[in-house]
Amino acid sequence: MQTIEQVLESKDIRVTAMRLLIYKFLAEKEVAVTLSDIEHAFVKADRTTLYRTIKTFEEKDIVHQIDDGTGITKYALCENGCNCEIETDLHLHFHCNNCNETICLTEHKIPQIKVPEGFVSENVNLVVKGICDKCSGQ
Amino acid sequence: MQTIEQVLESKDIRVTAMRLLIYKFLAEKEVAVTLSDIEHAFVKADRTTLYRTIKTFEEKDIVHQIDDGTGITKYALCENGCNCEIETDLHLHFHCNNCNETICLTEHKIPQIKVPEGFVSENVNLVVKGICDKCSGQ
DNA sequence: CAATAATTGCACTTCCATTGCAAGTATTAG
DNA sequence: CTAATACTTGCAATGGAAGTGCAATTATTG
Repeated sequence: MQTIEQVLESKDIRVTAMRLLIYKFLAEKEVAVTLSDIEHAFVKADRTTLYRTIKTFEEKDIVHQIDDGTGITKYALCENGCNCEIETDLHLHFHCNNCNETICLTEHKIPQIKVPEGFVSENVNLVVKGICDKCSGQ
Repeated sequence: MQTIEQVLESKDIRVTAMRLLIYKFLAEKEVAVTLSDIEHAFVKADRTTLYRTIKTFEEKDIVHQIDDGTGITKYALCENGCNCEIETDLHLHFHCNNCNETICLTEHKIPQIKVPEGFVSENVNLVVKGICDKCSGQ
């Protein structure tokens, strides 16, 4: 098990207090978060810093962006099984219409999608919407 | 073949000049359009009117909204084969990374997606990104 | 320790989506 | 036909999210 410091360093990201905190925040959340989620969690920090931290994480492939159709970009840590830098490794996301949370279903790979003649598929975004286990259960 | 007037009336939408024009515009376009596309096509009309017209069309199920991941909502007429009011009728959308256009692949139905135990799937949004036939071909 | 590079915070800006209100236009009842 | 009512349109303004420039601070390297 690597420390967060090691993870960051291995990706050429300088270790700062801010980045450690944000990484930890993302790691603790099991759902994808918006920028304003992070903002609310770190009221002392500046919006821009949070924004740029996430962007850095994204560039260095330790976070991936999720477009769940709510219109607001969400982010989640790339971990165990998520190799989102590889175009062909695509997992799907589930958005709960009840609690409004979005989670990565990392084990669920997206089936091969056929596109018409002349079209070249480079990337697939698949979001399933419905009721999540927590909300449907009881 | 119904006239546009008949289409609108059958959906309980009052026929106005504005609505006929916007419907015609959407019908002529074979790609999904953004609000500002419409805005540029109808510079004389007010943004709000265009916005509300599209929203009315959407409510009455003659237009469906597409979230292609560009961050800007696009709209397309529901026609021949698109029954988007029925949750189970889901076609996919193709977004071209080159020309930035998004089209409905109405004939291409989304395969059944399995979700984990406890999750209830109500809706699926699938956007394939890549190069469209016009851009890839010649 | 000095020079350099990266990070953070502040102040803006832009863009899209959305709403309130007033004016105009169409529809319906009397 | 006219008055009352409902719907539509345009204007103005708001809010939220994303993104950028610049200065100040902090870290890194020689």
